[in-house]
Amino acid sequence: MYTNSEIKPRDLSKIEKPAVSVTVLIFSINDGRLEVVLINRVREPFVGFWSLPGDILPIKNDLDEAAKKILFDKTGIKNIYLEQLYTFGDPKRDPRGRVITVAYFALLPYNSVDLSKAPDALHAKWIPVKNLSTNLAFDHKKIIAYGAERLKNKIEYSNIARALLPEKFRLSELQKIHEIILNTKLDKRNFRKRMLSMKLIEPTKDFYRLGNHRPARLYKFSTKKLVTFN
Amino acid sequence: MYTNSEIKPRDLSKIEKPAVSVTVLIFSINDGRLEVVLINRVREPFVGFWSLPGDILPIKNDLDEAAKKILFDKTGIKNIYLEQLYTFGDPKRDPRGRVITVAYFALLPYNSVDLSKAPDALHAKWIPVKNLSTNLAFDHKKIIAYGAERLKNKIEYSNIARALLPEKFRLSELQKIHEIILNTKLDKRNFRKRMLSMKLIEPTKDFYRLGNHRPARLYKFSTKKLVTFN
DNA sequence: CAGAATTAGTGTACATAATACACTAAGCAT
DNA sequence: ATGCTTAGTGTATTATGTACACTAATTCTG
Repeated sequence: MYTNSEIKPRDLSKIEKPAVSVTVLIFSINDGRLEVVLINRVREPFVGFWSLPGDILPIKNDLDEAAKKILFDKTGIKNIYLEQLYTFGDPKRDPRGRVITVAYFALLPYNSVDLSKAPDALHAKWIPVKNLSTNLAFDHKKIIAYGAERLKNKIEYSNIARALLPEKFRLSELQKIHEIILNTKLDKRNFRKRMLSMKLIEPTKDFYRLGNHRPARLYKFSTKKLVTFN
Repeated sequence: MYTNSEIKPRDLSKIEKPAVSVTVLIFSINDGRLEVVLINRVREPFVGFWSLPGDILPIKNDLDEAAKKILFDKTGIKNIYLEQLYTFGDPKRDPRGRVITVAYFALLPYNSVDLSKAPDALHAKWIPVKNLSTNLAFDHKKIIAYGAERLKNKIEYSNIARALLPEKFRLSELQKIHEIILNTKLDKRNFRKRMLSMKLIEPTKDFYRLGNHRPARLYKFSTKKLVTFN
């Protein structure tokens, strides 16, 4: 019923393959704004344009591993929250030819990294998402917009904010992060009530004592794992 | 500051490329169960195993286009709801070599397709998700589990169910779909109240008159576009 | 044609969650 | 001691979610 040729495996060496890259969107909160790490390109195409850190997928690496590796190689950042975002495959997204990219999305506390010590320090920089030029390399503008949207959707119904904060933090810091990401002002009492009723955070015995005002109690997330509701 | 070689574009023809495929998860509701279209493999690897429809990404197609094309070529299905699900890239997922797959997720009303007329009719079949053998080809078991989870998360806060129903439907049908996907029993009055208050559906003037019982009013979704809350 | 069988359709009381809103507390600087 | 700054708290109202049981309209059967 089937010819012999049909049951043999398809020869993968004979098909035309696209290049595959991994792109990492690194978000943090600084100076009251959502910022993203961009790299000023020194290579064609898009020399001089800002772009997201990314690289060709190493042939033996899993996608998640590759994302971690790129993150580390370009920024020196290690051990942070990473999740797969989306795969972008417009045939025209790269002028060199067919390159599909698997985008990842990372979060970290702003002070936990020093980009000036990054391997690609001369070219890597934090840029506020709201100030982005429309002329980013490739389709990176679209990727950033997609990631910012994901963050917005996730912050209210998960403990994802833990990845943007130090171990211990003030409720006012947590609130500020929500306000920036959601781009809205929240009521202090209602915010606190909600956060505590969700049981994702708990008070510690420590206080934050800087500034000429009453010290603030420090809280921590109850778990380091990602928890999502709905 | 930079050598000439650094500013030239990287030569994409010299890198080692993984193969890229597109896999489509086609869900529907039948006989009170969530079912998925599987294809019995006639080629190595995994001859005789059930697998999701999929194929190598045609080098000139966008990912979405490729998913549509695969769907049509293997099942004859056209014009249905499709969304990108996730990209699976475990280096060992395909015994032939490195193949990463971009998985898509499709929904359609069970009666809108006749698999016996599909191009791959001899090998394509609807299989209830709960009855799946653990021995599916590749990592397809994992892909199906991931897709079922996505469906579960989406059904309560979007109008995605419209893709599983005909144009006009009974509220009892809609409720049944929710119950199957969420794997729970819902209260009829509360369900109706909620559905109507969300303003995603509206009554039509038509009734469903089959069976020895009171006719049921038919409803329709207010919009054909995907709407998601939070 | 009366009664049984079947699915459709409806309302109310209660509990929980979301919102609006303003003052007191604790520390530091002068 | 006073003023400045951020931390911290409660209550009333509204909206949303949940629990729960009977009547309505049709077909089938005897």
